[in-house]
Amino acid sequence: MAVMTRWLDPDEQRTWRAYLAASRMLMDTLDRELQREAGMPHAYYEILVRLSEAPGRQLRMSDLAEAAGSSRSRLSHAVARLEAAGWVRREDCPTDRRGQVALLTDEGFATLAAAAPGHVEGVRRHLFDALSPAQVDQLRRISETLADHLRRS
Amino acid sequence: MAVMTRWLDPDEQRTWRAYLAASRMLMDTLDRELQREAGMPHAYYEILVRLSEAPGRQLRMSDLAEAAGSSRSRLSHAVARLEAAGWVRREDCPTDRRGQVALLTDEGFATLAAAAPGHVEGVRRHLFDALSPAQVDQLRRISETLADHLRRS
DNA sequence: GCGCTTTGGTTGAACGTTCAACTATCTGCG
DNA sequence: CGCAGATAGTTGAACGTTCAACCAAAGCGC
Repeated sequence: MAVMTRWLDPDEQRTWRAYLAASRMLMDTLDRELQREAGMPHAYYEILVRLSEAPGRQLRMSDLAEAAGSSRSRLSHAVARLEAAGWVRREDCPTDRRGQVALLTDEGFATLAAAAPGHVEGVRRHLFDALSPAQVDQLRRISETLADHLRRS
Repeated sequence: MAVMTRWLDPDEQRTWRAYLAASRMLMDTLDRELQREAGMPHAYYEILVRLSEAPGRQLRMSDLAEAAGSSRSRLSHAVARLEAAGWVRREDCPTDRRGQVALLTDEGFATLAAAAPGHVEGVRRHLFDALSPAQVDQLRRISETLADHLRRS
């Protein structure tokens, strides 16, 4: 028997479309700014951030993929480019001969340090400046709930 | 003189990262589902939706780009593919000889109708089911505020 | 009506992502 | 030990997006 589709009511429809439009515009804007000012897309910036926060500024490829919310394949390609740019280096993992360790070079760190203020300013201007403190709090709870929900599914 | 960067405080940091993770996972999931079940990415689905809602199921390329939140170039490429799939047709605009009108074919409409229930179910499962009614309301207000803010900047 | 700018749209190259296939190593189990 | 999976990571092709360059038609000022 056919299962009835649970269509969106007008309010949900409106919510969904507003969410789509807002998150698309936000990401497009930040991506463009980062590309212009730092010469890399947001996904690459995030890889550098995660590496910079790791002990010894290095992470196993899998852990880095996990941290940056990326697929293994995507990360492989991305690190190949970051390596070509001189921002990341790859080394063999000493404890697992299948493994690779990605590590942030000094040059990569410097590039990140140079890009960070502009990017943070963008996040603030385009996101936080538009919202009240209460809304920021709501957005945090909603996002955490959602991230949890999606991870478990 | 150097302007001080307005860094994110720990709460903002947490909000931003949760938002990033949640929206990335949500979009990745919906995109993958749509690709699997309907053979098209979410951006293409949205183009078909906008066309299906337009009078006569047709829109000028520019208006369609605006409606679908896409660049002109992206839309050109996308419509070329959608046309090759037989879901959209392009015609010359009668009132402006520079212009093109994209129109949804019957086949495109049928494909959309077939894909819609599954996609809507996905949006419900992955987004709305995780949130309380109050949170849905908050998300709508936040998104509308944000979309407004971004459009004006 | 004649140039100038603007608008509508396309194109190709470079880039980033996805997907499936593949290699190599590791782990568990009989 | 020996072998069947599982895990780590890479690769290439196909695809979608971006960016800048481009053409054609429209609007505008004179």
